[in-house]
Amino acid sequence: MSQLLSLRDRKRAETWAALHLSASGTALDKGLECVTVDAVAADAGVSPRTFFNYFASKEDAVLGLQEPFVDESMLAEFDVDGDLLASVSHLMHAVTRTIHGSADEDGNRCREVICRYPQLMHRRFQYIVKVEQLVTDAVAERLAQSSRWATAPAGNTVDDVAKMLVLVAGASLRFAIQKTTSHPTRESQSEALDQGMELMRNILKELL
Amino acid sequence: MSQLLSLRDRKRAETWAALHLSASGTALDKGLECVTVDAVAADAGVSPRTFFNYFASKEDAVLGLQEPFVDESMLAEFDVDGDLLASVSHLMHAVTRTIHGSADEDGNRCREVICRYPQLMHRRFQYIVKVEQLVTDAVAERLAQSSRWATAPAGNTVDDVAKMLVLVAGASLRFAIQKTTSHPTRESQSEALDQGMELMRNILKELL
DNA sequence: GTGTATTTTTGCAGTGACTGCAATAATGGT
DNA sequence: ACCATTATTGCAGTCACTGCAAAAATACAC
Repeated sequence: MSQLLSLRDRKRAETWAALHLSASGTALDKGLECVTVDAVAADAGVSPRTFFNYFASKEDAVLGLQEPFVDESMLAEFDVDGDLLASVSHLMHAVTRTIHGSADEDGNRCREVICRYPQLMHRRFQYIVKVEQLVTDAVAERLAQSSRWATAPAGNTVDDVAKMLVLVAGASLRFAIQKTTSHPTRESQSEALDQGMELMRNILKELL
Repeated sequence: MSQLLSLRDRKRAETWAALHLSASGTALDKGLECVTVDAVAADAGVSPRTFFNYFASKEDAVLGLQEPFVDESMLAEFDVDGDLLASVSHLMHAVTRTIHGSADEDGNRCREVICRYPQLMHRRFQYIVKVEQLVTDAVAERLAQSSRWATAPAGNTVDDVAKMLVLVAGASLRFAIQKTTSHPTRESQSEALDQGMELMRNILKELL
């Protein structure tokens, strides 16, 4: 039983990785303008048409983006009555990591590419928005069951609260992303996330 | 002296408006898939090639996006020692309004289009990021001159503080945008902004 | 006005992303 | 070995977008 995955799934994963590696590698070695669908497909040993069975766009291949999802295990450490901001922020971070094939080395490679070609950051933020939506739903569900948050302040719904919570917590995630991608060989993203969280707290304590 | 603008500039503004109107109008009337560069250009009475003298992309024409800028008059009401979050949030809102030709009617039209075609939201958020950068620079400059903020907490720079401030304040802007575009015929955006600000405060007071 | 410099428009020809479709091949299950 | 399902491929086509150089429009000085 050496096969946790079927032949099909294994091949699929291989092809995916080959395309992503070729795309990101070519971007770093020869420049983003040399990354064409035809070239990448040829490099990965598949037909150009097949490329689009794996990625919706050229950029997605370079960044190795996958559909984000929220997992049971991520929700496990989510505590409505504890440090909510931190909980939400870490949940977002966890979900964010699902959109990469993201071995750590691959994550660094992607950050380098984004640093060299900031246009790509847009696509990344696009995905953050998707993550926000996913997390917002999950958070709203938890809040609704909480005694403290089941009723929202003023004329707002629980969904509003969840949305806002995610947006605020998202600030520290964006902060971390911007920091780590502007200095690609810097500390890890989760460290930057905590640093951002700390900074946010300091500022907000001063302001409220 | 009926000409505040030269002939050239007037014609330019007219062509810009014609292209934008045609693009957004066609999107609403016949669907976004019918909005092609050729059709829009023909409708506005210019050559297809000229289209790209005015807009970098089809989406930009539909949304009527222009390069954002931060104006002296916007900075006038910015008070470093007052309600910083509100100040920053309003500054961002002001800058955001510069990216539309944005007569109010036009703003509503755009919101409708985005509501029908959520893919376009991405482009809008892309611009919000640009706005964030502009505002961050402006805010950082002001902070540096302030006695209270000139020295940042912990191992952070003034730029970090400005960045985080903009990201947090930006949360209420994003909140407002998402609210007003999901219910296009709702209250004005600045009302939604204030509501978001209020909600954020309530939540944060509870959390800190 | 006339002439000249500058800006804008335009046509052309090309590249490359992306799509739908229908045929073919590969895989999974029986 | 057979069939159902799914993946790959080629083809033909649409359309966004670009660089370049010619032509037209506008501004400006005289």
